[in-house]
Amino acid sequence: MSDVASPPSPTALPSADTTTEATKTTATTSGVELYAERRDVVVVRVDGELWDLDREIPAGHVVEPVTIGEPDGLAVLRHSAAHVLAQAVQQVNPDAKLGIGPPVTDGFYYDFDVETPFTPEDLKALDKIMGRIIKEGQTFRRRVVTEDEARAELAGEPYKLELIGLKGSSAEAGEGADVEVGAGELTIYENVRGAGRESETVVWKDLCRGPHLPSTRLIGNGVQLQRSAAAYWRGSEKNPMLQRVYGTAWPSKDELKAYLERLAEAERRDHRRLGSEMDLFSFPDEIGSGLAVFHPKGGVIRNAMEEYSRQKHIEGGYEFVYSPHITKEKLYQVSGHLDWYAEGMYPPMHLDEELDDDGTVRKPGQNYYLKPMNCPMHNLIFDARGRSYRELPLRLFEFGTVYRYEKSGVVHGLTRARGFTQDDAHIYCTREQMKDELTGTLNFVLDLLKDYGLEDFYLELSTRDPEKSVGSDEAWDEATRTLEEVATASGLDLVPDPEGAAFYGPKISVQAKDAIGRTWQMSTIQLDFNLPEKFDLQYTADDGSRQRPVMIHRALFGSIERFFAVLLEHYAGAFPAWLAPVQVKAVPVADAFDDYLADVVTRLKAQGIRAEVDYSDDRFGKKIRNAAKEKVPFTLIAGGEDVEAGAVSFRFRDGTQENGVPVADAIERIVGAVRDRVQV
RNA sequence: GCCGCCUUAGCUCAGUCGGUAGAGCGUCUCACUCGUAAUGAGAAGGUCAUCAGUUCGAUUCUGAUAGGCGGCUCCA
Repeated sequence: MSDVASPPSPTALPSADTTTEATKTTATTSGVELYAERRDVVVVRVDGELWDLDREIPAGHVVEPVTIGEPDGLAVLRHSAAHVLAQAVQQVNPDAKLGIGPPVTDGFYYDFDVETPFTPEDLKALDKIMGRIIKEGQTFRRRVVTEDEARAELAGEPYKLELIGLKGSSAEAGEGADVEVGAGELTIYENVRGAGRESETVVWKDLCRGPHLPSTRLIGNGVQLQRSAAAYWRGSEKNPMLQRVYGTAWPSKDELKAYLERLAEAERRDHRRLGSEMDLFSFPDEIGSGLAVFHPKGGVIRNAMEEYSRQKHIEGGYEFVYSPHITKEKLYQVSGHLDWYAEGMYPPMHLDEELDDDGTVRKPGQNYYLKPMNCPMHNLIFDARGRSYRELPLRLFEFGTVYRYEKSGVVHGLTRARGFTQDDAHIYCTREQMKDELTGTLNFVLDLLKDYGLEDFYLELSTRDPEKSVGSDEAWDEATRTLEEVATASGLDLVPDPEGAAFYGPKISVQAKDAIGRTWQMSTIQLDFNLPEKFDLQYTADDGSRQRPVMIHRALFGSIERFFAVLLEHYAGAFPAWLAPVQVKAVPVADAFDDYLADVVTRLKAQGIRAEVDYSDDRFGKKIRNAAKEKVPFTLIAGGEDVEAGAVSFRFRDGTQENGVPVADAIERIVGAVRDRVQV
């Protein structure tokens, strides 16, 4: 209890603490006996595996207590909540067939096959029934069954039967299925009312590997159903759709409240909401789904983002190129994109076809595609003339706008659009240069992300999917190994993403945490031996031989639109001064001071500051309110006192003020904040 | 693409058990205006997403389409 202030979290619990709590059993016992004094212990970890508290533990095992507040305990709480939900559903509708019901981040879900989907009213009713089950303090009772017994008992549950058939290969069963059937013995959990009393009754049961809380009562403090939605059985669109009910569950009411507040905060920051409130961008129906227009204020932000990036890329040794938005089909046949991603591309335009009067084709014409990727174009630039080893690494950069025909259900504001601009670069280098170049690129990327105000990163290494890739094992192995070495050397955490790579090469992606703790995939760096092969790219080496370059694909923002959205949500609209659409709003105390402030604004503009005077006929208080709502970083105020002193007064976004600052000092301060890209 | 829900003024939303509609904010006009988040009055603004059907009559009921939202699948 040395650090009572810090909340329990996986990283805050030093392993030393856990081991000191571990006990080795010397006789048959149970978690209930071992931790009779510890009301916060809900399950035990026996030789690393979670067990129910009342399960008999033979001698010779290492046992640790697991509390409801730590990650394993929370998962058990949420899984038990999922059971109560399923029990409630089958109480209302005995014909509902059970899918799976695992814990997920912050909550749980359970999938059901029901005739009619759940309505919001259904969820309210289910919440009530769950409340009753919870209050009864039902017990979860574990029972080991043979496969035949399980089949007999669950004869009415086709999905559970399917899972039994897949036992031992839970990876195949689909995400979350391992909470129902594990690799070991099959178990059924019964929900018992009045356990231990003569009147005890089994009111519900489910195939489940457990473990569960000792009593449903422990769920009661912080459970809430959230929404229902459809989900494919076992995650495949070839399978039937089940109805999924999502809920959240916490050990206490306060934690539930804090979680709901986090959701509300995320909603307030939603870039789609802020985008229209702050007049930054919109998605006119007339243009089409997933195609944004940027309004002047959004344009200012975007321009500042791009301009800084451009400057940094020039300093970083990149050369700027431009390429068209459409191209003949052949290019994407050569690159292989049409083989892999034709579904995600806008359908082709068939051009230049000529017909005779009778309708027969005189000239066949050809297909043009809107470009979904820039790399083939950059390869053509590389290949426009003979290349020497002296030119390498050759770094080609483009703000390249691409179009992808995203499925209608996935389009989401600026974060998943159908037209977007990549800050895309392709680096051509020798095999010897590859590692240094990757290291340099990763550092470049991280430094630049930090300049935009993101600070907390980890890396993900996406490796080959044998089903969806081209190229030799040797090339993939070398590429993957190199990326891993570079990623490890960065010192950042590296999380594996098996089979997550694109068809042509493995990738490192940079994941960034935003101001409210959400992670976003930002930059990607991909190593590619395959496209240079397909395009037959070559350079002349110092010995006169022809060699194949290696290609590095990297995008830093990924998509400018998406990065814009992430920053907008990260800052909740209150951008640092260098990005803010209006950096200074000058508010006269009365219109007699308009001219005085107009002069200050002129001087600011001369220094490149985006400043304006509020000439509206609103009263002073209203003008302050408007400036605050616009989230302008600097509100400059002038009244009689300021004019007399040749000064202005600052009002900052947090409401604090600094009065009587000499005009020259005020200007210097603002210019400095913009130049140094600091948040104010 | 699949499942469900939604679409009323520029924005946020009321409302009509079928008889063509309201508020707040914003916009415009007028008056007011001296110190840190809302001065007052007035005005304009809507074929109630679109197209069909039912009906004497549809914004309201039914269907289709488009767009949005929440998930699932997908994401070079």
